[in-house]
Amino acid sequence: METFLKTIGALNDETRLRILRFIDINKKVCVCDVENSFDMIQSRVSRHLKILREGGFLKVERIGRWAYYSIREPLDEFRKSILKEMSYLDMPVPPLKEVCDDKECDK
Amino acid sequence: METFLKTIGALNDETRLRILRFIDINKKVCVCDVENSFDMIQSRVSRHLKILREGGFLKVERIGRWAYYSIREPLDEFRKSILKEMSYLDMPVPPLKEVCDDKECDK
DNA sequence: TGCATATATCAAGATATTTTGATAGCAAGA
DNA sequence: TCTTGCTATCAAAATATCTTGATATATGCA
Repeated sequence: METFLKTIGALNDETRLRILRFIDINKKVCVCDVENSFDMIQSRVSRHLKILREGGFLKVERIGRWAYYSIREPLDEFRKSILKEMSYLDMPVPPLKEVCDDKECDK
Repeated sequence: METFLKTIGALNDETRLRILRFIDINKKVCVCDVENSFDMIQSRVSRHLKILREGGFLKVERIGRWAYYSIREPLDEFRKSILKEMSYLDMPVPPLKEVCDDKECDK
């Protein structure tokens, strides 16, 4: 119940839905990618990513100064079905804008 | 997106999850059944039922003075999968306590 | 070491949601 | 019609969540 509510709660925000879909599309992004692509301040992005991670949707991988977020693998069937349902939605998702510094972009 | 958020929002509350599961189990209940079974005041129950209905999970049928709530039929695959997921949860759902007045209980 | 960049966290204010108590509408029966 | 019981809605207070700006931590480079 606790876990289920965290999962649902993570989805209960338009900004987070857009970020989650953005990551589902772009596979692996760092905080500043989201920051730049959505034109949002860093603390806001960081908070939403944390909630999505705690909701079981994202995993984080720290490389150097960067934190790369991507869809958690393996993902259970329920969360998969949610991502699939989200893919049908008419949702405004911005294109990836990578302008972070000397990041190695060989993702 | 609008609709999706309403669906998710309807689930984003422990009380509503319990009421929804209660109705999933008991099939057809009136507001006072929920009131009595959960020991909650009427306005609170009424509000949660409304949100679950607007979230696409419930339908209401008015017979006499009573309003009977049940799972919406037909239910789409996505909401069905949510109800199924909920059935696995360890959730405190009270037994049905019918004490409303002269209600015809031939449901 | 000292500085710059990327990320996380915190506190405060702005918003949104939930709960309660009061009230209103409506159907059924006396 | 008058009264009673069931349900819906509203306003206010209590809670929770989101946004912002400030600060902290950590990495990498000069």
